[in-house]
Amino acid sequence: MDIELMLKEAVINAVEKLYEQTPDQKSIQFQRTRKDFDGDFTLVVFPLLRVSKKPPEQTATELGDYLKENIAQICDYNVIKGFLNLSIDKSFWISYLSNIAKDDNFGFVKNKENPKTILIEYSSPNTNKPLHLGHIRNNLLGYSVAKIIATQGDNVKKVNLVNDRGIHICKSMLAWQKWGDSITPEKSGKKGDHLVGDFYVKFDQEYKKEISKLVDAGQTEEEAKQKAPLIQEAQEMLRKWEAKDPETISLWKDMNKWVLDGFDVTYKNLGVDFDKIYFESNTYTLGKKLVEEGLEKGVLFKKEDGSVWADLTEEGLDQKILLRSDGTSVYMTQDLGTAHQRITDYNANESIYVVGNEQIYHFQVLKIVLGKLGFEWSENLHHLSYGMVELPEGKMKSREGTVVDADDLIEGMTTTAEEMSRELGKLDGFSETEKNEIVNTIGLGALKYFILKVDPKKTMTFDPKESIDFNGNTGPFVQYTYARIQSLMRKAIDKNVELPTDLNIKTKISNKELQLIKQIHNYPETLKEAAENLSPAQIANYIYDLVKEFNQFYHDHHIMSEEDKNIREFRLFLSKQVGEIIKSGMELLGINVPDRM
RNA sequence: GGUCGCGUAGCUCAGUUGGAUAGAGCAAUAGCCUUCUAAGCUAUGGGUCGAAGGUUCGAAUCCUUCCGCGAUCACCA
Repeated sequence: MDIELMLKEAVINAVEKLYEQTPDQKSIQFQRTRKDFDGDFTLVVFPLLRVSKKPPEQTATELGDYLKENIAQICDYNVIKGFLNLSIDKSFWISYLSNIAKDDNFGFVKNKENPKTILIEYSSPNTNKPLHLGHIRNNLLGYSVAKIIATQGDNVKKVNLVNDRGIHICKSMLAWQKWGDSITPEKSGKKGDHLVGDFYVKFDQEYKKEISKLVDAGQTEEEAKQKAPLIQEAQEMLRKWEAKDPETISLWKDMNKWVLDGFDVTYKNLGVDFDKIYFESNTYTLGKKLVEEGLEKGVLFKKEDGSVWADLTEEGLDQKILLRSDGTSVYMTQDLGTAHQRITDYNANESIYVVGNEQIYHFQVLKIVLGKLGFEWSENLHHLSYGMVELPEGKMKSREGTVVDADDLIEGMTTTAEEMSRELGKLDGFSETEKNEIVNTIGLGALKYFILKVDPKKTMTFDPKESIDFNGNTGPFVQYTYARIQSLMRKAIDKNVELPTDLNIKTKISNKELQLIKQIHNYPETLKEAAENLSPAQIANYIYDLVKEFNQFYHDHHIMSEEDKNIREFRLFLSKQVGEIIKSGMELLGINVPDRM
């Protein structure tokens, strides 16, 4: 049984025996003992004073005496103010370590009864320009959270909803028609998403020129924006697209393919993938039917001009349009439809949307409207809203060209990793293939860790200088520790040292070693909490603490050169387990670990 | 203006359901490689946890007000 559960029950028994009352669950508050005090677990006795009717110190001492007497694993205790610090026998910790080595996926929930099916949507790019730093945060979060949730024994499906239609897509298409001179990714040697992005920018430049011309000619800015010939042409193109005009559709297909092929490369380099990709061009008409049904049920209403609305004033929100007066869908309408469709496709219990925090309102409304339409699962829609990524000089602005391109960034990180590795002489003796692999692992690891270690909901600053610092709380630091451990393991094999299947529980271990085991013990709970909170950051912080502890241990202890066989085996065994957890945890962040670096 | 989020060391971030003396990294300074990878380890300095009230045995954490920053409130997506 789990040690903390056992302690909790023991305290309940103790209170019943000593004070002849049954305490409520809430008043049994255990926490891990802080490092500056002796002990492993701490019972906060304040909540129990009502039952004991005695001062904190006395209550703690009485409980401590009882527990030490009656619980075999408790070998000692001390009392500081109202805190009862309990020490668990070292033999317990050693056998704990021994046992987890037999566990294939330590910390993961296995064979869960009635596992849920959980959908997670992330990435969701527009096909008019390449991915940038903001998308990277989204993709890394989505991919990692999917893995983290899966550790709790549920089925997870990753979906991507590609926004491949609309006026913004037509802008790139129009610009290509006008100024593209039949260029293709092949002819230009450019990645398709970047090529199309260039035309999107070109459109915007030309459009602005037209606007200022019109403004100079005496029109208001509003008028000019609507009347500029380019925007009118783009709108005309959208109408043609919706009317399935063959020429427009053909161009749209070509250009979308260029972009999607480009995205595939970025996704691959980033190491993310999906179980299913939805396209808005297929789903944008969905939801209309749901809205019409809602109208019949009377949960939605129609205005005089024929537009359909949801009244959310009861929920403290405004009214929200769901169908335009001409009967066409808006963004919300199609999201109602896609939500319904994917839940049906997968027979899913929950749906998570990884979308930036600028859409909090949208998802609030989506949830409420689905509820009004009578879908019980609307309760199980979660918006994982993450904060924007800013640069040290402020927000990224495409107008000022400060947008950090995803492909450039990935390449830059790899290049930096290579330079640093070469300077440190770390790449000597590796083949070209090995070098590339190592450098890629490190560069990407630095980037991913840098982004994922921050609490998703917070706005974060991406400082390029800091992101390529490989010391301290960074991906390469964690990777380095892993590589060190693997080096130890190789050395053990070289010297024909075999690890025992069971550790000798009488081995003398140091405080640092004990701390390491306790940190290992926290892994399952960390996974659970990270899954509940949809937060890779909690895993990153956990691994960092583990790795820091390990490096201190590594510095202060001999491992292979330890003469006592029991101790040597214990230390190797401990190192191996730490390595396994580093690997497991980093994998949940989508980060690879190298055997050498 | 309404709603929501954020505010912790010079900078970037941690801080469990409210618990002990608020922690890391970077930057600065001083040490540690004839010994398992120095991308490491150790030490020093650095704080009115935005401000003021309140609840509590106990508040960075919960409540109220205020200040600052941001997002959002389209027949755009």
